[in-house]
Amino acid sequence: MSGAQREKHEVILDSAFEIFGQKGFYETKISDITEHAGIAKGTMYLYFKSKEELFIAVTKRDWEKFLRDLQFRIKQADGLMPKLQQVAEHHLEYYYERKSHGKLFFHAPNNDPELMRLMHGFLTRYMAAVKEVLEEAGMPDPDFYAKAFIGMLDRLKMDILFEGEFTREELQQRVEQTVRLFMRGSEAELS
Amino acid sequence: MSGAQREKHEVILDSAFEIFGQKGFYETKISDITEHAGIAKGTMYLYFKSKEELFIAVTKRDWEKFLRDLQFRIKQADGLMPKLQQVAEHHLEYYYERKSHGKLFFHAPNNDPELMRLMHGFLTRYMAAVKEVLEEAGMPDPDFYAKAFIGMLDRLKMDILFEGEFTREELQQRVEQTVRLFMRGSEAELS
Amino acid sequence: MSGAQREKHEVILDSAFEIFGQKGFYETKISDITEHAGIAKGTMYLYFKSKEELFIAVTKRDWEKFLRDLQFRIKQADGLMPKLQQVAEHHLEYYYERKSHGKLFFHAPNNDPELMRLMHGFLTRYMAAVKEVLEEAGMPDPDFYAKAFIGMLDRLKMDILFEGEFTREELQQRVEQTVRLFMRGSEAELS
Amino acid sequence: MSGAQREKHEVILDSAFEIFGQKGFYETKISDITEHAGIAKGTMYLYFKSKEELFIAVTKRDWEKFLRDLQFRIKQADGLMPKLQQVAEHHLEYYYERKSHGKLFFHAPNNDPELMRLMHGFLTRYMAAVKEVLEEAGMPDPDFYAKAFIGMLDRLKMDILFEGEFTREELQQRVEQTVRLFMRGSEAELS
DNA sequence: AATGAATGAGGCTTCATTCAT
DNA sequence: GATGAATGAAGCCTCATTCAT
Repeated sequence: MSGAQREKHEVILDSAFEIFGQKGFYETKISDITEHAGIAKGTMYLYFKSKEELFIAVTKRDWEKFLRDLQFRIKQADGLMPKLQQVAEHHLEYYYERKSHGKLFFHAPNNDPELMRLMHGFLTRYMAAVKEVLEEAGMPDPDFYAKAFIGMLDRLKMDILFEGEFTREELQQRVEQTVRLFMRGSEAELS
Repeated sequence: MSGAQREKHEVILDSAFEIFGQKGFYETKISDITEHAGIAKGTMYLYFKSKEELFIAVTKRDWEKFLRDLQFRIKQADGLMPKLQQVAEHHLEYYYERKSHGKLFFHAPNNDPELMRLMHGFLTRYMAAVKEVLEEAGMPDPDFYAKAFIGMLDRLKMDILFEGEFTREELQQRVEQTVRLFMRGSEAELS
Repeated sequence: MSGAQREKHEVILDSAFEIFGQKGFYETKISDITEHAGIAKGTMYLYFKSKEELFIAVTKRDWEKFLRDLQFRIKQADGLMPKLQQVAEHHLEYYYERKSHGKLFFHAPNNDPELMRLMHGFLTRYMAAVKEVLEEAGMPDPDFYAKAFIGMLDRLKMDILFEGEFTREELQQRVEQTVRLFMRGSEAELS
Repeated sequence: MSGAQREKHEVILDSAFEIFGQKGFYETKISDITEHAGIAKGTMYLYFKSKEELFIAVTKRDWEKFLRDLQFRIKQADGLMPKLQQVAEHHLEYYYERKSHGKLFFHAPNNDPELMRLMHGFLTRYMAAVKEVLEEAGMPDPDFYAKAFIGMLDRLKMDILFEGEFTREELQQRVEQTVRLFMRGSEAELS
């Protein structure tokens, strides 16, 4: 693939990311994407076999970056708590930056086995990365704890995606609260 | 609405719940639903204005029941931990019973403002119910804690929906783990 | 299928016969057919699964009638020569009546195995019917002679299909010439 | 046109003959042909104005050769029967060599007046050549007899094109049978 | 001359919705 | 109320052709 082609490949992916993110898979027309990219409808089919495949490519690229950045952040930090803080920050910032792409996460094509496999693979790799952090710290049942931690973060993403007025400061506060809750619990009196 | 009518109304909702749950909104045809219900396609339009409205009605009925049952369970239990246990159990059992309806939760129609409002309202009511439990126990920042708790549960639902071999015993174990984590944290050495 | 439906089924077949016959499979649009039939485009798909299937149905109906009429004519006639005359007349009249449907015979969809099987079956049945006539008369190698006879007729159909000014009288003359040639040869001096 | 150009012109025609022959006009893509020829898609348009024109050129080249070879064979032979034998042999061998190119003869582009004129011209020239042979032998109504003779041959080609196991020996046998039938008739008892 | 990326018109098919019975 | 045949808008995708390099 030549330089120019690679570029167009990226242009299409960028455009698809944008439009799929705003409208979701089913409500997006190929022509929406190509018009936004400033190319002809047929051109998309030179780079991707179908609408489904384009969606998969968009998802893949986004997730790969997510995992790559996550690994980098985890490596940078030292100690359990700083590492968890990095995970939390990364998770929430990821959605923060994609505030206007909420549909990407909720409206994927159904019944597409390749996409299903892909998604499952990414979730597994994400969990494995967190689990490793917990294992290193000698935590028991790291599988369960990794899921719970990610779960908390994932619920909080909803506020970010759907509340317009979320600030970076609030985001930082959530990160700290989440890590603290995860480490020490809600500190409620047992009753 | 006469008795017979009410019944047909329910029959359609049952059928729609079934099919939407299996295929998601976009991949479901009206004819799938009406055939499964044993009625003619046109009949559906006597009871619901459109496919979207039917989906909304299905969602509404399911959520209302979810919240009603939740309230009942919370009222039955006494004390913070038993109440949280009820919440956790209810959340996970709900998905456990809907194992084969995963698509219902992931493939709603896009860009339908009414559905968006509805979903937001249900999530808010769910959170409010949990928040109330935490407030009663004098927990600070109950808003955040409620979200985190629900988040943990919601992540765990994924295992239930997508892992075929999940048993009720494992479910119970998750409930207890989650509540303990929430109350006391992961008890990791601070590092 | 109700009476009205059967009728529409026939209306579509008639229209398809007309248009396919004039333009051939590939140059015919579904909308050509449905407009000519005075129905909506989608209606065709209530009666036939695809353009290919419609073409096959048209072909089938036409050939079945051809073979049915052939059998009837053969049965009516008595003796080898009268029977052969009936065959020749039937063959040429068939094309005479379809003067304006030449494309039907030349532009079927490629690579459609079902159509291929169908066509082969019809040709075989046609040949078998002629062969039977020859066998009854005690002719040796009836297989070869049946093919040769049909071949002569089939070549003559070209004149009918593509020469505008062909009359019924000429047709009758061809019938007689063909049968005579077939029976007695060209009577050329052997050289 | 330089030597190299002439060569590429031929390469394209060869490739087109191959692919059109296998798939027919409509199911053949320009890219099928150019890929098979090892050239770029655009290159074809340097030598031929359109897909239709390429098809016409392929047909023309093939028919011209057919008629040239026919004339040569007829000239070589002496006497009516030997000449007819040459015609029959040529006709059947032509298709025998094109066993795998059946689609060429059945799926030409519709509605192309130039092709129609061309085909008609070739058929006329073919018939004229045979007619001349018959006229020389003093046969009456040579027009009709020429058509009938070609018709018999043309029907027999079907066996060659569609029966996989046809041998050269069988071909020779058919040639002789056909000529004998044509000369002396089926020798059936008149009934 | 040769290339092959880009174009965009056009066709098949689907399916939510309507409405005459 | 119930039916289901009919509608037709809409979208995915193909592929002959062009043209800048």
